[in-house]
Amino acid sequence: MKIASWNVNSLNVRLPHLQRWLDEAKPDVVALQETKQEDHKFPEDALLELGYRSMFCGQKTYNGVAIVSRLPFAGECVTAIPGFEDPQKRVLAATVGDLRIVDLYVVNGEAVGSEKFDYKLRWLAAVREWLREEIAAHPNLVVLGDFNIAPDDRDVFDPKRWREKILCSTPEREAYRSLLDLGLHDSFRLFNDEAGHHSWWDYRLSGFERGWGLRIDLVLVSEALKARCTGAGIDREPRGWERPSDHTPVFVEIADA
DNA sequence: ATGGTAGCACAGCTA
Repeated sequence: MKIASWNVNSLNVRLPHLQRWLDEAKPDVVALQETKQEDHKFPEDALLELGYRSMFCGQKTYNGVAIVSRLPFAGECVTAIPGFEDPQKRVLAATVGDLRIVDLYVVNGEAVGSEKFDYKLRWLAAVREWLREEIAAHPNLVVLGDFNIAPDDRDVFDPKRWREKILCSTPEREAYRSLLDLGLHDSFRLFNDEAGHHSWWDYRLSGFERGWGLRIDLVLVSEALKARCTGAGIDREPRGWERPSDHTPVFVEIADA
């Protein structure tokens, strides 16, 4: 099973890219973030034509998540963090085969110390408590998405410039750590410990052309799935296509049980 | 130290 995550930054604009990538990369499951469209506008039929069914939880203009899968969905789907009041559509959990998939679009946080930063930390704390339940109920858990956190300095093109800045600050990294402490592993780091692998490049200052990127799109796997992980990676290609998202797809390969 | 681009929507917010 190839399981991927991609922040498409508007599915209205990026549907052709998604279609092309599904055709070329042939993932089994893709978790999308920043679809920025209401559910009645989701391109369900266009994706069905490629053999993918969809679950989605969107809103106009901002946020929005979806899970697209070649295999049928089973079991219960979750579209909000239980017990956490939040009008923003940022989470979606579904079951595909023997895998529980949790798609997260983590709050960006704007700047360290801002109101949005406080929301980011509260949101992450609520997610952690929710994931604690999910992992207990579903040992084969994949938690993936746009984390808006670079786990450590290897994931940042210029750590000095980003030191204690948003996406890299100690409180954010500690919140991320506390998710791993539930028994989750960064699949990319099971196979690669080098610096310089990125998944997001700012549109501003031509970040992609200059190699100014961060690795903030992650695929976490539970202890049970760690043993079944056969590979993980980042597909930089779509970031070079015309009118790209600022993020590129990341993925993991999981062997059948 | 600041700014820069992209999307949505048509001013200003979010990233």
